[in-house]
Amino acid sequence: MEKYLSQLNSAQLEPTVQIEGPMIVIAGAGSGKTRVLTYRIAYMMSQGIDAFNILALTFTNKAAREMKERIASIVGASEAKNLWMGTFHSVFARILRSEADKLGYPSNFTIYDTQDSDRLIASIIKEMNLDKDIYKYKQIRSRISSYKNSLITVRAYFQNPELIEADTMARRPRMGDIYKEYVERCFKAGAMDFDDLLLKTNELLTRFPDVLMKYQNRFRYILVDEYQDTNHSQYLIVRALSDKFQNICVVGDDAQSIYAFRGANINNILNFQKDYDDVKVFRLEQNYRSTKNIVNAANSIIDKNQTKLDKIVWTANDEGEKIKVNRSLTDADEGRFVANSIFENKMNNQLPNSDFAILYRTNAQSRSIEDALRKRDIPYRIYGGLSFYQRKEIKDVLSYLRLIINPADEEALKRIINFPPRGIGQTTVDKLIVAANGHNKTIFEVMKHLDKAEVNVNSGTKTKLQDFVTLIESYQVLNQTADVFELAEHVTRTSGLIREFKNDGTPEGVARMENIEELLNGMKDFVEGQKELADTTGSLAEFLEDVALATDLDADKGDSNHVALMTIHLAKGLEFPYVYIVGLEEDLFPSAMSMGTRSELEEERRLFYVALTRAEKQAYLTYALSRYRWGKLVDSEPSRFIEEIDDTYLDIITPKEERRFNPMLSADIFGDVEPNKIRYKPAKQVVLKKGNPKSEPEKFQISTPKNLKPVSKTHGNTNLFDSKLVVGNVVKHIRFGTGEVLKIEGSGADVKAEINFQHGGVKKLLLRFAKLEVVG
DNA sequence: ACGAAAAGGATTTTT
DNA sequence: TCCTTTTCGT
Repeated sequence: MEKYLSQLNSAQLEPTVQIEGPMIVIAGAGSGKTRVLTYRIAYMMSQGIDAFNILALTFTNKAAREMKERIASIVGASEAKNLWMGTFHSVFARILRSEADKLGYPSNFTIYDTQDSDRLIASIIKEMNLDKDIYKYKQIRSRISSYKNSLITVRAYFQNPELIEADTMARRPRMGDIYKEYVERCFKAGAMDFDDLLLKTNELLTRFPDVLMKYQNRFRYILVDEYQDTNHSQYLIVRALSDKFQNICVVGDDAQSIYAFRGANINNILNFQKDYDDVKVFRLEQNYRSTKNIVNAANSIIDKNQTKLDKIVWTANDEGEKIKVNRSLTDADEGRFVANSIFENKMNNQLPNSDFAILYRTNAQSRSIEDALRKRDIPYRIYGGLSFYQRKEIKDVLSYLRLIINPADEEALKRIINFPPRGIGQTTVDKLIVAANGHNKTIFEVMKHLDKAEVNVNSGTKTKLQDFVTLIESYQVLNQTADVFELAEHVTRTSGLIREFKNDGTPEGVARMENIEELLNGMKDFVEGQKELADTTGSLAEFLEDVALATDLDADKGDSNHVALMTIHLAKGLEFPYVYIVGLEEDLFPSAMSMGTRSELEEERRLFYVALTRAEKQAYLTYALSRYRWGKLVDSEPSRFIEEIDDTYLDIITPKEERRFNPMLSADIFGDVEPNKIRYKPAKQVVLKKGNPKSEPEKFQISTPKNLKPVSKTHGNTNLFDSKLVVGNVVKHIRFGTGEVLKIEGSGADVKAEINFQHGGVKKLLLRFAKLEVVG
C-alpha cells in the first residue's frame, strides 16, 4: 500500500487517508480524482475495514467496473469482490429486488426504459380520450419523472394545489390522473421505471426503519463519485444511509455539473457542508491532464458563471499550443476541416486515431463529420446515439425474455404479441387492455382466461391468443433448465423472429440479423462470465437487469484505434490528446432550448468547460456560418463561448483571405468533391465566368474543379457570397469605399450585408452582386 | 389485419 | 433530413 500512496501528491494523499467522518473532495478536471477514490478504498481495506461495509456509488457502470478492477489489482480480486460498487440505479435495483415484497412488488420486477414509459403513457392518453396534441407523451413523461425525482408521489401531487394549478394552467388538467394511472399500470405490470428505482428505495428506507438500519449498518462507509450530478432522490438516499455513521465521502466538481435537465441538483454539492457536521473539505486543484493554455482558457470560461465553489485549477504542465479556432462556411466544410486537420496531425506526429476525439452538442451533428472522415479514410467510432439495446430487433428479443420472467410486463407483451405477425391486431389488443383494466388483471391473465374475462373475440382470434400464451409458457418451462443463451437461441428461432428478419432480405434486415447474433454472443459471454464472477447467479433476470441499466459506453470492445465521436455529455470523465469541439454556434451550443434562464446558460457553459478540459495537448473549436438543420440551411452566429475565452489562449486560424471558399483548393486537398454534396448555390459565375450574373444563377454547379479558376484577388474579389464574410469585417466597395459589416442576413442567393460606409452611411447590399473586397 | 404510402415531428443531453 | 406514426386501400 505504501508504494501506492507514494504516487500521490500531498493534496491527493490527505483525502485518501482520511477515513472517518463526512468529507467532500472538490476535484477539478484532470486532478486525479479517480486515483484518490480507488486508493482511498484500497487504503481503507488495508486498514482492516471489511469490503462488505463499503458502498461506492458511481455515475456510470463503466466507471464502477474500472474502479473495481483497479482496486482488485491493488488488494487482490478476492478481497475486492465484496465491495458494493455501481451506479445508484444498479445498486438500488439489487436492493429493491431482495426487499421487493415489502413494497408489494415481485422480486423479478421489470425495469421499464424510457421507451417503455413513453409507450405506456401514450397508451394511457389514448385510453383516456385526451387530445394528444395537448398531452404530448414526452412532456408528460418528463413531468412525471421530475415529480418522482422530487419525491412527489401521486398522493403528494393531489395534496399540492400549486402543482395542480400549474398543470391546469398548462392546459393539462388531467395530468394528475395520467400520473396516477401510469403509476398503477407500472405497479400492475410489476415494472419500475428508472426514477422508481430511486423513489422506491426512498420509500423502502422511510417506511421500514428496520430495513434502513440494516443497510446503515451494512454500508458503514459510503463514497459517492460525481456528486454534482445527483438528484434530490439520490441525495435523500445517501443522507439516510449515512445518517448513522456519518462516514460519507463525496467527490465531485461543481464546474462539471451537466445533468440538471434530468433532475440533478447542483445544490447538493454546493450545500454539502451544511448537511453534515464538521465536514472536512479537500480540494484537488492541480491538473495533470492538460496544457497551461487549455487549463487557463477553461478557467477563463467558467469564471463567467456566478454559481460555483471556490477553486483554482492550475497545472505544472507545458504551455502547449494555443486553442485553435476555425470558421467554416457550412457544416460540410467544418467536417472537412476536422478530417483534414486530424489527417495532418496524424501524419506530422505519427499519432494513432485513438488520440483524437470529436465532441458535439447534439447527436445529429455527427453526420457531416462522418461523411468527411469516411472520405479521408479515417476510422472512427460513434458513441452513444441509439444504444444497441434500444434497437428494434434487440428490444423485440428482449421483450420475449422479459415476458418469460414477468408475464405481467404489459409493454413487453404489447410489443411482441403480434410480432412476428400472428394475426392479433390492434382491435384485439385494445379489447384485452379494456378487459384487463376492468377486471384488475394483467393482460396475460386475461388471455389465459378469455371466457372469464368476457373478451368478445371470434374463435379464430381466440385460438391465436391461446397459442401465444402456450408459446410463452413453453419458454417459461425451458427457462427452468436452460441457461440464458440456450433459451434466447431457442426463442429467436421458434418465435419466428429470425425468420422474420431473414426473409426481409434488405440490407437493414441483414444488419438486424447481425445485431441479434451479437446479442446472442453477448449472452454467451454472460453465461461464461458467471462462472468466474462470484456475485452473479447468471440468471435471465440478472441478464435483463444488466441490459436495462447498461449504456453503450459500457460496452467498449474490440479494435480501439479509431477517432472517437460523441456528445460532450458522454465525454465526461474521458480524456484525449487532441479534441475537436464542433458546432460552436449560437442556438446550437449554447442550445436554443437552454438559454431561457441564467442557470440553464450556466449549465451550457459548464458543458463547454467539460468539453474543453477533455483535451490534453491541443483543442480545436470550430463553427460554421450556415448549417443544415431539419433539412434546411440555417445561418448561424459564432457561439458566445468563443468570445468568452480570454483571447490570449486562442489562435484564430481561419485565414481571412485564403480561406475564402476556393473550389480549386478545396477540391485538390480532398480529391473528390462531389458536385451534389456542395450545398451552396452561389452566383459564383460572377467571378468565374463572364456574362450576366443574373442569368441562371441557380443552375450554376461546381461540376469539376478543372472548370474553375482561382479567384483573382487583384480583381477585387468581388463576390463575397462564399467568402465567409462576417460581422466586423472591414470591406472595400468600388463606389462606396471602405466600411464595416454590421449585420449579415438572409440565406442562399439572398444573403445581404448591412455595411456602414465611412462615406455614404449604412447600406444594405446583396452579396450576390456587390463587389466587395475584405480589407480587415 | 396488414402493408404501403403519406404525413408529421424532431434535435439537447441519459441512468 | 430522417425516422416514426397515421392513414388508407386491399
